[in-house]
Order: sequence, then C-alpha cells, then structure tokens
Amino acid sequence: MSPEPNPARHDRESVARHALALLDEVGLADLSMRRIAARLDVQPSALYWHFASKQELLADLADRITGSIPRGSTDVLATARGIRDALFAYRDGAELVLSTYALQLGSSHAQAALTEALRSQGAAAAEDRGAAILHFVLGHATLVQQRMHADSHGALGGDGEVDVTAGLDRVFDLGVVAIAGDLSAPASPPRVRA
Amino acid sequence: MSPEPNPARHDRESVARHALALLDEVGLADLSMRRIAARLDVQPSALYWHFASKQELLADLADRITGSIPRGSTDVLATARGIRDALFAYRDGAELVLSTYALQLGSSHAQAALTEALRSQGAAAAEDRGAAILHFVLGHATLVQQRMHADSHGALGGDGEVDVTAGLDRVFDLGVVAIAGDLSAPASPPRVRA
DNA sequence: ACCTGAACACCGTTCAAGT
DNA sequence: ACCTGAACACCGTTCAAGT
Repeated sequence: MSPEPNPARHDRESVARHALALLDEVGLADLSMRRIAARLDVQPSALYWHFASKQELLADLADRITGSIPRGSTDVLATARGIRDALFAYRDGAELVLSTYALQLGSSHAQAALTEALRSQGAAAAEDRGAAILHFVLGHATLVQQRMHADSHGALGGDGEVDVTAGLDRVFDLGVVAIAGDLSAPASPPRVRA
Repeated sequence: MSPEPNPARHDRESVARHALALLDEVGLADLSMRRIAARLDVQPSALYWHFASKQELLADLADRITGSIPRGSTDVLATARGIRDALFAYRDGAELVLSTYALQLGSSHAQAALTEALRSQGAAAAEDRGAAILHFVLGHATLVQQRMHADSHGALGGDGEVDVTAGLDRVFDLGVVAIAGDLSAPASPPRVRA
C-alpha cells in the first residue's frame, strides 16, 4: 500500500514509447530529456543508460513514426498519402523525421515504398522520382503541420479570417501526381508537342 | 589607443548582420542569443532592446535570406534555382526559412516569384503549382543542406564510400519541371491518352 | 536610445556510486 | 541491468538601473 520509492524500471522500448507520447502532448521544442525523465519518474541521467544522446533518442522516435508507413502498394498517390499521414500522426512528426533524415534511418523505408509503387506502375526514373516525391512530402507536411500549430496558437499573418489549410490537400495531390509522371502512358509516353 | 570599455552601439541592422554571419559559421543549432551577444561585444540582455525574442530575430534573418531571391523571371526552373541558391547561401539557410515559414514573412516573396513565372508561361493553376514547387524546394534544400553537413562531419550511414550529393541536382530539376507542368503546351494541353 | 548586472527557470551530458 | 546525486557548462528572458 505504501508508495514504494521507485520500482519503475524501464528499457529502451519503454523510454521511447513514453517519449513519443510526450512529443504528441508538448511538441518537439518542449521535448527535453528532463521532461521525458520526469514523465518516467526517473532522473535525467537515467536516460543515458538507454540512449547515448538526445539525437539518438530522436532518431529512434523518427524511426517509429516512419515504421508505420504501409508498404507494397502499387498506387503512388496512396503511398504518398500514407507517408504524409504517418507524419501527421504525431505532433511535429514531419519536422522530426525531416531533421533526422540525414542520418538515413526510417526515411529510406519511405522512399523505398514510393520507388516500389512507381516501378510497379512502369514509371521511368523511378528512383529519382521517389526521392523527389519524398522531398516534396516532407517539405509539404512540415509546413502544413507548422501552420496548424501556429494557427491554433492564434499567431495569424494579419489577414484576419482566412482558413490557412484550405486547398493544401489539392496542392499535395497536384505535387505528387505531377512528379509521379503521366501514369496513363506505360513506358515511353508519346511526348506530344504543339 | 587605449581599448575603450564599450563604445560599440548597435541598431537592428547591425545585430541582424552579425547574427547572419555567425549563423554561417556555427550553424543554426549553435546560434544562441548569448553567442550573438558575445560576437557584438554586448551583454545578452542587450539584444532584447532590438528584438522582442529569439524567434523574431530568426524571422528577420529568414527574411534577409529570402530577400535576395531574384524576382520577375519568366523561367520557372531558373526561379526555383534562384530560391534554392538563396537558401544555400547561408549554413542551415533552408532549415531556418522552413521553420520560420509559418509566420508568413519572406516565404510569400518566394512563392510570388514562382507564381509570376508560372503565369507568364501560361500554366494552369499557377497558384497551386507555385505553392507545391515552394514546398518541394524547401524540403529538398533542407535535406540536401543537412546531408552536406552530416557528411563533412563524418557521420555516414554505413555504406562507406558513396557520394551522397550525387544526382541531387537531377532530382531537383525533375521535381520542379514536373510540378511546373507541360510548358510546351500553352493554355489547355491536349491530354493525350492511350 | 542603448546597454549593464543580476537574477530566474531552465537545458544536455558526464560520472562516480548505489542496488 | 538500471538508476541516483551531484556537478559542469550552457540556455532564453526579464527587469531595474545606468549613460
């Protein structure tokens, strides 16, 4: 019955899951090691038993976010939407994945999903198109997610009453479809010129 | 001849210019108010006479970076390259502009340049395409710039000896041209289907 | 108009020591 | 195997006070 001092021991998995939940609550800017430790009822230094640095922890979180991306679809647009939605599933998810991308962990998983879909649709230069779509999706999702947060915080640009997220889905689809290329033409499109 | 205590007074312009130079040297992660103050030979609190917060200072820097983007070109690809190169002109320039974008300052300038070029080429849905290209360029430039920095720091992904920036120019051009649309067709492209 | 000095509430990280 | 306690070198920001 008495509140024991601290029987709550954790492993890597537990730390990561709590950190991911905290990210969703407070956002990336306020996700400090000390806050995570407090949430785990543990001293900050305890985290360094499980992760060598904050960078490594964040990279792990990014991997978990991109890990839920569905693979194996032959529809490029659906695949791109799957990536976007995985990023949207956690607050600042896009920014986190984008800033961790250079370390080449989960982002290659996302790019592979796109390249697969492009190839199965017979698109030329599938590798380059996959990279381009991933860059577009990451940029787009980061901007949209930031905007959503800025709006809910009441930091408007001055125009007053415009819905900032209006038309962003249209922009997303346009971008993905355009980079994917003319999928109605199988291998070498007949490049019509006026 | 004697080193006077501190006759170096500054205005907003001076602070911003020194901060921008420091950004280029140390990168965004190490650009602290205290470091900027030290560079100006001033106490950290002095910065708050010129800028209300670090956010406001960073937004100003982002504006200066995007302010150098050439306007008025009718070539969409050239305009996109102009934006990318402005971002590349300072260390972490892309990340800075991207993270400040929600506040809607200099990024609208960049998007306007793209929309103008698209319109002058008679592209349909110029507004949406301009937004999509901007999202792509910001995502792409951020990733490339990060990668450059990670490489020079020796943090490889494990593959050993691959040139990571290889083919990125190709991906950039592919993305921009694709989203810009078929510019050889003037107003309503004849949408050929097999 | 522009800056100092001191303070407040934070950071990430290391490391010996505990269990 | 996992954590504490204490320390180190930092942060952004506020505010009275100086010139």
